[in-house]
Amino acid sequence: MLKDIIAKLREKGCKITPQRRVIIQSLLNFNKFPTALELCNDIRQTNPEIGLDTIYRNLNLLAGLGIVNQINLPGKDVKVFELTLQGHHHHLVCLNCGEANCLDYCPVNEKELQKAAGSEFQIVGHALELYGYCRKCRAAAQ
Amino acid sequence: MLKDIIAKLREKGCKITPQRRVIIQSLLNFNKFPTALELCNDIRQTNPEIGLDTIYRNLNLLAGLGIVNQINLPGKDVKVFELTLQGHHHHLVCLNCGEANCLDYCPVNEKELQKAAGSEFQIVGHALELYGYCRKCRAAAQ
DNA sequence: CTATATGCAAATGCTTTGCAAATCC
DNA sequence: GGATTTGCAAAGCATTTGCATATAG
Repeated sequence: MLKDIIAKLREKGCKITPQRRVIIQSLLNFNKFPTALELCNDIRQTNPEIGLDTIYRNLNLLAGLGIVNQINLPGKDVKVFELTLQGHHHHLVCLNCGEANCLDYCPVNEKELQKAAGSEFQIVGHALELYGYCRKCRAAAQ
Repeated sequence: MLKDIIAKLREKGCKITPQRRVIIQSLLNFNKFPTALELCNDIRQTNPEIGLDTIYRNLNLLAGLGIVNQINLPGKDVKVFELTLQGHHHHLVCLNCGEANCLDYCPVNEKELQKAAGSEFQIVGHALELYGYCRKCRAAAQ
């Protein structure tokens, strides 16, 4: 995984710095979609001198190459980042804690939608977010 | 329309100020989803002394009452606001200019999705955004 | 050796907040 | 008249940028 991403970066003429390695490794390790700051805090446990701006610069670089996705959660004004290793999928977003999980199921038929949208607008993709409550938050609210 | 919203505000114990009236009226007039700043500029043509902070405060108030929706467009980091007069619908978002239009069609079956999501997560709603290119932007790119 | 990347600090841009004066009811 | 709302100015916060130094290849 790390190798593949490094290879892609090299292919694009980017230099492979230790910071890049740890950023990608940390993204791979996270079991949720982190914000830039969460990523930074995680990385600083082993690399205390990394700059938050370096994280941002590299997340933007990776986003430009299509290696990470930026998702904005409703209400929150921070972006969270996910690696785009998996194929097309959607997100279950908890309205209480804001955490997002993947749902590997897509009920959307773009051909059918294109018909509904008419010829004025050309559909090239879509995002479906499911809102609700995760087990933890339901238990807390009980 | 204006009347209905004013009535709802009154019902909640909110005072009806001239600023509130013009904010709602301006939202009603817009033929796209404005940002807080666009709304402010529009209103200042007739009410030059209104403060941008008043706009924000009232948009947040209206959002809390469910009278407006906040939508974040992908890539952009500003929020746009829409009145929730219409029923459930989705958005056609142009990846070039960022404008959003409504699509009064919903292919999403929440029962079916709930089955796919399993019992851990309780779905209460969803948002579907269709990405693509509007006529204008397709013509410009040609 | 040279272009690219990093860290620092400062800047940016959107949004929120504290406060005194104004105003709705 | 009393609570709410406004406008102003300042603060907040996530993110970006300029620049000198360090570093990958």
